Amino acid sequence: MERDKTPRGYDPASVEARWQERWEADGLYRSEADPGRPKHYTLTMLPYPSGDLHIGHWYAIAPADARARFLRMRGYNVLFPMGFDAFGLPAENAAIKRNIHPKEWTWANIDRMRGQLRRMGTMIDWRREAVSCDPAYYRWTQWFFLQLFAGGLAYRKKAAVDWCPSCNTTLAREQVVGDDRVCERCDTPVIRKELSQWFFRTTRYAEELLDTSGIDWPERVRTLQSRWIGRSEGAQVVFHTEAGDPLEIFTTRPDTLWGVTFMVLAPEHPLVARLTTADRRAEVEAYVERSVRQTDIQREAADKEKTGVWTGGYAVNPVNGERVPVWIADYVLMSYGTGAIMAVPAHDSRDFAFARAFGIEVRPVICPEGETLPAGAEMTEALTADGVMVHSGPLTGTPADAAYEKVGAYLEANGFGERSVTFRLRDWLISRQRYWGAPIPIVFCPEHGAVAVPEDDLPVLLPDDVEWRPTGESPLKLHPSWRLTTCPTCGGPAERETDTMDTFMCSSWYHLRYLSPQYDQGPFDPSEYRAWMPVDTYTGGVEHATMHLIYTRFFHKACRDLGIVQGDEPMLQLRNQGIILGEDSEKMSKSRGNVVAPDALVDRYGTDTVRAYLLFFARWEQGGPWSSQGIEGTWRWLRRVWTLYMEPADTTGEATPDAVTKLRRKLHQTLRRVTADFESFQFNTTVAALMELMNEMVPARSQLEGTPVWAEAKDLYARMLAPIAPHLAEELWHALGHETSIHRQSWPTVDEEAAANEEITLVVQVNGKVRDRVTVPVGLGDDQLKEAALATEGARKFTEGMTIRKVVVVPGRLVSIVAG
RNA sequence: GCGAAAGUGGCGGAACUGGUAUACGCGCUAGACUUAGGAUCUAGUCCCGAGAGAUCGGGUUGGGGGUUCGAAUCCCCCCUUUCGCACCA
Repeated sequence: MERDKTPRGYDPASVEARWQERWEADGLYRSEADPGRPKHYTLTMLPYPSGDLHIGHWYAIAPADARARFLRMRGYNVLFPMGFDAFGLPAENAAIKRNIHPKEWTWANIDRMRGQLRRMGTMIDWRREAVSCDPAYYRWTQWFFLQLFAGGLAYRKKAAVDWCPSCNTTLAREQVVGDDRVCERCDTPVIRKELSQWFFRTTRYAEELLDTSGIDWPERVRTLQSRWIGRSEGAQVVFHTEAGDPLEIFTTRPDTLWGVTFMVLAPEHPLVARLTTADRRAEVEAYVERSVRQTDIQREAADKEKTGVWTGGYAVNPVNGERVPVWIADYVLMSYGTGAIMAVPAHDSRDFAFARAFGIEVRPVICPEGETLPAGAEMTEALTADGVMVHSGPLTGTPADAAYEKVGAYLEANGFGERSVTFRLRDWLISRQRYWGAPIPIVFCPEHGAVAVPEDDLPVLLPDDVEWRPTGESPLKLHPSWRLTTCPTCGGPAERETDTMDTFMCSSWYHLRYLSPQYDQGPFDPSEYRAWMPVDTYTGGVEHATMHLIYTRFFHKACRDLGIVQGDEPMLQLRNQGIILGEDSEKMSKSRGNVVAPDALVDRYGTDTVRAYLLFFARWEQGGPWSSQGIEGTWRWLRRVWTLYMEPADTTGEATPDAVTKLRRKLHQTLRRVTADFESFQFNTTVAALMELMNEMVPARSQLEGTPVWAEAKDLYARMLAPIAPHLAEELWHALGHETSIHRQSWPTVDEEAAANEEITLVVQVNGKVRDRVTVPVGLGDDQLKEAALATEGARKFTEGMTIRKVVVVPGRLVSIVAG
C-alpha cells in the first residue's frame, strides 16, 4: 500500500536499508574489550531456528536492543551477541516428514532468521555468533560433559524415567508439565520407562540454588525456582521390619512420631517383597503390577480415592517399640524422600483418608492450644494445626515451637534417626534417544565400563548418514558403523554411547561461547571471560524459570567448583518480557489465524515503527494484545518527527523568553523521564514521554526555529530517539549536519536548572475535595502556601460559615483545609 | 486445594515514597485542506445532572468495609481473571 505521496516524505525502506549497509561497512557494532570503560553484557535468550522470526522474537529482542543502545550511549562498553539453539527435535521431525537432512534444514533456517534479525536493525555484534549444532560449538558441549563426568557430577543409572511416546525420547522431570503430566514440547502424556540414563547431579546444588540473594531476578522466577527445588525440613527416622531390615522414612512432622498407626511404602519399594507374607502375596503383587502399569496421571490425581494393600508385615516404631502394620499404596511416591512414610492419620489429611478407608486406628498426639484432645474415632478430619505434644512418652508437653529441635535431639541421642532436609528437585536427566543433538562422549567397554572419550578426540562427530525412523531407539544406534569403536583405555572393541544430550545442555553455556566463538583452546577465551562476564542483563520468557534458568545456574556453579569459571552466578539481572497476544486477545496460533507477521509489518511501516510500537503498546514485562490500528499511532508519531526535521517551517512567530524557558524545561524533564524509564525497562512510558515532547515541539516551531534552544531540542531529541528508532535518528542526525554516527554519541545530561519548575499548581482541598487550584512560585514556605490557598475563591466559598479546624500543607503539591 | 500476579474510560495503558485519577496512543465526534481520503492538520472526547454558554454540582480505579485531612496506592472480607505447583510425607 502506498503510504506517502510527497517525494521528500519519510520513506523508512530506503532510510533503513541505507544505514544498515553503512553500519555494517563501518563495523559500528563491533564490541571489543576495553578496560577503560565499564562493561555491560546484555543477553537475550537465544532463539531456536524454527524458520521465521515471529513477533515474539521481536518482542524479546528489539526492546533489549533499545536498552543496550541506551546503555552504550551512557558510556558502557556493551556486548550484545546473538546465536542459535540449533539442535533439537523439530529439525529431526522435518527430516522425517519432508526428507530434508536436519543439518540442511537447520542451517537454511538460520540463514533466513539471521537475515530477518539484521533487518531489525539491532546492535548485535555478529562476529560473536555461536550456533550450537556447529561441531566447533558442540565439541565444547562434550568437553563440559567430560568435566562434569570427571568431577563426579555426571553419572549413569537405571531408573524409572519419563518417556514421551510421540517424541520417542526420555525427558527431564522439568520437561514434563501440567496436571496431566504431558511433554513440554508436544503435549503428549508421558509414560514411565525403566532405562539406564545419564544424569547431572543438580541435587547437589539444591541448597545453593535456593539462595538468590546475590542476583536481581524477578520475585516470580525466584519463587518458581524455590518451589521447584522444594526444600523440606524434617527428620529421617529408621524403623525396622520384624525381620530386622532397616526401614527408613522421611517426615516433616517428627513431633507426631507417637501417633504412627501404620506405615506405607511406595509399590516399587525394594522392601515390599520381603515384607509381604505368604497369604498376602497374591494381592500385593496384583496391586504392584497395577500401579506400575498405571500412568502418572491416574496415579497422581489428588482427589482420587485412596487405594492400597496390607503387606501382612509389621515394622517397629523406634520411639515406643510398637508394632505397626506396613501397607503399600500408590499415594506414596518412590521418587520422593525414601519412598516410604510413617503414617499419622490424626495429623495428616492423606493418612487420615487412608486410615478411614481401611479402618485403621487414628491416634491424636498433638493437642491444639486451649482445646481438649478429640477422640481418634470421632475425628472427621486430620488435625494439622500446631499444638502441644501429648501421649508422646518423654516428650509429652513439648510445645509446637520447640518440637522440631527437641524431637530431633531425642532421635539423635537414641540413634533412632536425625534431623534432615529433603528436596523435591531431582537430578537432571540429560540422555535423549534422538539424532539431532550433541553425542554423549562416552564409550562402553566390556572391560572398563563407561569410559570418557579423550578430550583430544573431541568432537565426537554426529554422522550425516543416518535413518530417522521413529523406533524409540536413538538413530545412532542403528547406524552400521558409527557406534563401533575401540576402548580409549585398553584399545579393545567397544561401543559408543548412542544417546545425545538434552539441548538444554547446549544452552547452559552459550553465553560463554559468544565471548569467543572461534576460540579453539577451550570453550572460551579466558581474557574475554574476564572482560565480559558475568552477564549483566538477561532477558527472556518466564517459561524457562524451572528449566533453562535452573540448569544454567547449576551449570555455572558446577563449573565454578571445577575451576572453569569464576563467581557464583552467571546472570546478575533477569527480566522477563510478557507475551504478545493476537488482536482477539487470544494466544497467537496458526489455527486461530491471529498471527502477526513481523516481515509484513516491516514492509509496510519500516523497522523503526515496529520497534517503537513494540516498546509502546504495553508494559514490556506484561505484554498484551496486538493492535493493527495502534501501530498507526506510532507510525504517525515518527512521521511527525521526520516532518519537524525535514520539512520547511512557517517561521512567522517570534521567540519570547517564556517560550524558550518552557521548551527547555519540557526538554530536560523529558530527558530525565526517558533516562529513568530506560533504566528500569519502562519502555512504554519512554515512548510516551517522547511523544509528549513532540506534541510540544510541533506548535513551538514557528516561534523557535533558528534559536539556540531549538537546535538543542533537535539535538537532544535525535539522541533520545536513537535507541528506539536507530535508523530514523541516524538520518535526522546527519540532516543536522553531523558526519559521525549518532550511535557513537553520548547520552545527554539533564540540565537540572532548566528542568526545574518555576511555579507550581497548588491544589486546594476542602474536606478532602479539590475546590480550587492556584499557581504559585516554587519555594514558598508553608505559611505562604497556606495563605495563598485560603485566599482562593474555592476555599472561601466552601468554608463559608464554617470554622477552619486544621490545615495540612504538602509543600509543592497541595493544601488541605479541614473545616466544619 | 496451595502459592503468585492482576482487575483503572469504548480499547491498549499512565499515575514518584498515600497528595490534581484517566498522561501517551487507538477509536470516536466536529471542522479545515482536498477531485477524493482509510493521508494530513485543528478542536473536542471518564460518567451523570443543570445551563444557550463559558461554566457549575455530583460520582468514578472489580464489590463491600476500615485507617487517614487525603486511598487506584495501606489494612480486612468477598468476587473475577491469568499463571505456576499439586497425594512431595
